[in-house]
Amino acid sequence: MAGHSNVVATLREAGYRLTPQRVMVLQAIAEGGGHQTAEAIHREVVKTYPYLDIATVYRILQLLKRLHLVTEIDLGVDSARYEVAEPNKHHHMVCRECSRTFDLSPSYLEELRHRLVNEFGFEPDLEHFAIGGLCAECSPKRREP
Amino acid sequence: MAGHSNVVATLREAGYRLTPQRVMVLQAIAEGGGHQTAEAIHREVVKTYPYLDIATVYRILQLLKRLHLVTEIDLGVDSARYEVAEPNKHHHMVCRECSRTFDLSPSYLEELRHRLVNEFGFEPDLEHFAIGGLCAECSPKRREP
DNA sequence: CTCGCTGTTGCAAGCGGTTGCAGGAGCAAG
DNA sequence: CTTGCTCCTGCAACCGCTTGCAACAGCGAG
Repeated sequence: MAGHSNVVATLREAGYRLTPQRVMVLQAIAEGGGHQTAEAIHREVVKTYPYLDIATVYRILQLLKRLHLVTEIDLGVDSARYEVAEPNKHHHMVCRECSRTFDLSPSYLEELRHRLVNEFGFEPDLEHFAIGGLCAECSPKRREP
Repeated sequence: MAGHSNVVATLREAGYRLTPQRVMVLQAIAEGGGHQTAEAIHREVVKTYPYLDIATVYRILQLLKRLHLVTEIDLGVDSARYEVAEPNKHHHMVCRECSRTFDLSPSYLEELRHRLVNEFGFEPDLEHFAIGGLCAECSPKRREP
């Protein structure tokens, strides 16, 4: 992947070591595509390196999260999921009935963010934002709200 | 407390039994005032009834949540907290540094809710909404070490 | 190259919360 | 009051995730 050297540089600059475990976890996240659970990442890596501990996976994910290389999406339901961080991040709407997730452009949250900053001095953390609810297909009422 | 007969009626109507454990948990929530953790509720009830199991507390809290008698606030950090459901409920901003919580009027989320409903048909579940971030006092712009 | 500091890992215990199960208790009928 | 159907509770095991600790290994110095 093209992003690897980038990740390595970020690690080194922050004073972290490049270990095989970290490389393997990063590979698994990159190859897995969409949102993955920590356990899925662990299961993938263990195929080729059976000694990797699940605790190490969680520690690596926390590290990558701190360096803004991955984002954590905690849907409340199910386990937390992880994906590679992108500059123009989208957020998530999660249906509580069918568990499907829908992408949400960051622009939808800009107005809210501005009001919180201006009126409370509160800087919301919108990197891993997910909101639950009922999607259009699962909505019990097709009439006016 | 005034609300008790109301709660009892709601339980009975839905076909649930009124047990001493449920009464004690409800008392603890009502008397505790603000947002409480399940463990705090358990600790309070155990003072007068030492056999109450923490699992029972969680099951009662899930039941009360299902009946919309209490709301769960999962801040991500710390444990989940519970409070009595109010018609005009507020939301929460949670500082990731000092863990303090700040109330947020529902009006701040109305615009977002409208857009999600109108543009996606997605009805967001805003009963237990909490958003993380940095509060004014913990903002790094204020003081540089 | 070797050495050694110190960040990192594997292991196992621990924590908050959930679940399966058998016995116990609320509530209604008689 | 007694009976009995179910729901509910206490217990213990379990799950996802975190943490304490001793041993290991990356990587810069010499």
